[in-house]
Amino acid sequence: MDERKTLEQRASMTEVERLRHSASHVLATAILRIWPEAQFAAGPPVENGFYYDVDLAHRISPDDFEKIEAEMKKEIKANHPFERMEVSRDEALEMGKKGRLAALSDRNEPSKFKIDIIENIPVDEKISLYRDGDFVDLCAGPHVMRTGNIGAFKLTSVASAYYKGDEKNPQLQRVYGTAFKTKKELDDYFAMLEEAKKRDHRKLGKELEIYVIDDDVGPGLPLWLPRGAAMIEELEKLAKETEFAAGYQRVRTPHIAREILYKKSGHLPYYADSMFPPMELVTQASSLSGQAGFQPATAEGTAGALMENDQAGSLSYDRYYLKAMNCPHHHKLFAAIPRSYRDLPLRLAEYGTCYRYEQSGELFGLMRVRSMQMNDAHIYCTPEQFEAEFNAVNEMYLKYFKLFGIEKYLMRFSTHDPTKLGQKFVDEPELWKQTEVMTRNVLKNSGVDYVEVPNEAAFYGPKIDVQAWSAIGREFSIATNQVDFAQPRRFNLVYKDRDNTDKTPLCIHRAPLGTHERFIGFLIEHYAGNFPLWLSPEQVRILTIGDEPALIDYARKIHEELRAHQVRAELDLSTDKINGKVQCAEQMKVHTMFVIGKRDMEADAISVRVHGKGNLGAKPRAEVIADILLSIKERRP
RNA sequence: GCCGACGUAGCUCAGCUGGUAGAGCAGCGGUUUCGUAAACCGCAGGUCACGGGUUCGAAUCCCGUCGUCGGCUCCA
Repeated sequence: MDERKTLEQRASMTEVERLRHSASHVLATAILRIWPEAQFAAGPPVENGFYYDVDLAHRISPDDFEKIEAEMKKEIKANHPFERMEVSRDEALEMGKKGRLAALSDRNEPSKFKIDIIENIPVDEKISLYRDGDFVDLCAGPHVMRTGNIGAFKLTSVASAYYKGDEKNPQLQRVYGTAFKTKKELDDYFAMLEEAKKRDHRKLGKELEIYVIDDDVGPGLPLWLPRGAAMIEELEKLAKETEFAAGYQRVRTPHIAREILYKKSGHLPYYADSMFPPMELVTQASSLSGQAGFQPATAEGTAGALMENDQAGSLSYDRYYLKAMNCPHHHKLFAAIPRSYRDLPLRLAEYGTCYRYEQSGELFGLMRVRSMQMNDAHIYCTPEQFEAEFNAVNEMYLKYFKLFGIEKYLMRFSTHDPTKLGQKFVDEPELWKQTEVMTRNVLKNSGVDYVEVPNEAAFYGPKIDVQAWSAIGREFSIATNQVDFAQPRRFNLVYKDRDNTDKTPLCIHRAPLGTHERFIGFLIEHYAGNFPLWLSPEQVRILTIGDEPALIDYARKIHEELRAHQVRAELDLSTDKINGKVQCAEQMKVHTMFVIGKRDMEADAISVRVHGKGNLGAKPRAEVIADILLSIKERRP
């Protein structure tokens, strides 16, 4: 039990929330009519509906919904009033013992979850029951006046949930439903869900041939098809241009590293669970040949046994991890060369590939994966430079958001909790204070929307996470910007300052475009697959009408001209009718179609059709191509 | 990871209570020569996720494994 809803929050429940909360009582009533032994836990309204958690030997399946809904309709038709009753704690417990809470009558088994809930209600708070018809439930309300006020409802799914969200508690069945005041609103809601399904990046990702996830390659390990890879190339080009202009230098680092690196960085053992298990390597020094041979040791037992031999001097043993983050590698690059204050700020950028062993149940399309390429960079700077650097990063974010037309976003500024210094957060009270003040100033001065979240900083410093919402309302944490004053010290990173002393730099971790995986997943939903020209996997498709040789030559010439300018153009010379070719290109959401017939050839023109805009008519060839090139160059929306 | 549902051709899906698979699209081969969202004919395509079991017989029933999806934060 974390926080209970306050009475004020309850009082401010909207009408639709009351209605849904009432619907959950009716749901419980219906379940009891069918399975009188059901034990109920919590049944609140939620964002898009309501649920009730129930403990029941029968496994409720969607096949049962019709039966349950029929019982619910009877209760609604009966139009029972919701009556509120205030009772003493003892009275409530007494009823609970008789199984009368969340029940239609007294029962043999006590209402165990309700009794537990009563015992957790603060002593100074009143206890109330609600009755509608035979059903009585422990409930603080509020409700609608009568069951008949519940307009249109539908059960939507059943899932499991731990009691109080704690995996040590028993699992309950959570029956979900939604309810609205009118049938029309309910229908609109389901229509909206249907629309959202069409934009789902997993569906579009497959249809538009952007990526696949293959069982044999592994869960959470997306493979990028040429169309997806083209988009990635564009994003990288954008990042490289932007970062070059902002004074970043590019570096490259391997995908694996020895265990010691992550021990130094402090990521092990805290992050071990979210890293792939290490590769064990055993080096055998052969005294005969004097050469070393490798043999992988897979089982822990083998490694252990070999380590004993190691002490005899003939074997040595090591572990390599797939990298889960790039920072330790970049810190090593900082350390590789003696640094002067004149070198700072030093900005090292890399689209680094990282691997994280996310729990199987957490994997989700491109949003939650196990291999990812991060738009990563680390900025090493002096405390004096920090504010300007952090601000520049922030401005880079805003520039990207503008380019992609991302309007709904929120910056979450996570700070430390001073009482947890030395435990959850590194024990540097002054540095925390300083960097948080500086970060807050940057946010305030830039005028962006942000919320401050105490106690959620990284262990090494305050951070900003950017949440954005795709067009279907799915929330994405797409970017991150973190301050780090701990790792540079752990790695003994120093620069020689003006006064000839060694000082430790601050480090800013930043990834404005997040990872390719999540960012492209976001863009697919954001644009519904209708990407701007510069980002489109297939920018232009040339469709010929007829196949006379002169016409084919003309189409080929245009195709070559586009390709010579690095435009992703394809040529459709198939024998389909023009309607068929247009349909095919439209379905793949090809940005621009050049429809070429005899008329165009004779006028040295191109008939242009743009996805979503239809036929724009014929224009001179040179003009059309110049416009395409300019649109790509300017990254027009 | 846990609970539940699901897994049939490249894709979308059909296949009733067990009698060893079917459509449309895509693909391939022809025919068609066409002006902005699907021309016509034919062919080919499947160890019904994988592994066990029950049965005379399994896509179908049972068990296990893998994978996908929905949940697991919002407490009366």
